[in-house]
Amino acid sequence: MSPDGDSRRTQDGELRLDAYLPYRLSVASNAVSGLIARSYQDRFGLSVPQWRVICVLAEDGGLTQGQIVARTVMDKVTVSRAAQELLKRHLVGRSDHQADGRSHVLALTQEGARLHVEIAPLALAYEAALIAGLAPDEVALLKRLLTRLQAAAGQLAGDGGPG
Amino acid sequence: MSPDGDSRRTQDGELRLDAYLPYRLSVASNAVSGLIARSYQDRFGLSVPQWRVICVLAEDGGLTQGQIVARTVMDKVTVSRAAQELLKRHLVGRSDHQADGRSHVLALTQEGARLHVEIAPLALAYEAALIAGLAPDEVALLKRLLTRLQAAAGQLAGDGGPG
DNA sequence: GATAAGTGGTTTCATCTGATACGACCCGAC
DNA sequence: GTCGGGTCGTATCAGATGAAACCACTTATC
Repeated sequence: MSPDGDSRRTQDGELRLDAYLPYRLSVASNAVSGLIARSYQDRFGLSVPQWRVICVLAEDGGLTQGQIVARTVMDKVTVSRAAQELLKRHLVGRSDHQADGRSHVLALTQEGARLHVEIAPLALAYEAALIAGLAPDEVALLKRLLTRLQAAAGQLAGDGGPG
Repeated sequence: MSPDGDSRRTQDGELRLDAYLPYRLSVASNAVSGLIARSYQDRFGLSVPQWRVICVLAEDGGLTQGQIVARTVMDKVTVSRAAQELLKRHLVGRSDHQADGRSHVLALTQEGARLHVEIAPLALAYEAALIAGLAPDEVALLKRLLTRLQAAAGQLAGDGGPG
């Protein structure tokens, strides 16, 4: 693989897979996600959705599944399954929602909170290792651009495409 | 969703999902990939792996499946299935490899080439729509950073993690 | 040439994913 | 109160994914 996929400039109107942004994004994301997913699976038996649920519960306190869905951009089925497994392992607890009988409030148990405290540094270490060698402003720009791309994709999905 | 997930600065050593790069990367990639996958599926009945195979065959000419695997960072099972479907639809042809009886050479048929010519502009239009509003040097930097992240992930995967 | 080890591709299987359908419940209109 | 439409969460199902086993063939070694 070329260390710099941009080096071969493409004419306007030509398509080279190596220079095609959605492809590059997908490949990079798969590499990163795969790395982290494997790590969490091996060390803690957690899937990425499970880890994300723990994460937002640690940040925000008690949340309903619907709130977790909104917060994490995951499918509600995915959240439901993650929550079930975490419940089974007693990493989160669930209490009835006082105002809505359909819903429940999920929150970390003491054990879940302990696990979060244990994992968070590892997560940050991965991030730090990934961005080692990048300037801080480059990282900031990267995050901003990712947000823009995500927003643009959402926009296009609503509109029905670029054409 | 906040339009700028960076705006709330985090202390060193704290973990906020919104500011966590692997998460942002995954969410952005899913949004973009999902958009494009749906488009190709709806308009041409092509999956992303199938489209990638067509793409590299159009770029490089005849390739074996192994070469396609190396070129596209896809699993060989994925490539195998994509190739089978494209063969069935007569978008690619396969000829025996002269020097190796186990292998075959895949190449676009005339119909496959025609389809590629038809789709490529759409692909480029999607890319253009996604990066509309970004400065060209921002896009270039983004691609370079993605490459760096991918390389770093590969490195860490080999080493066995950051710690 | 026979045997062992390696490689190109396919098949199988266990898992994950998300669309859809569903049951339970809330709320507003009548 | 009850009827209809909406929302929360779960269950079900079809399609995608990748690890591992597998077959066919090649290459190296004897």
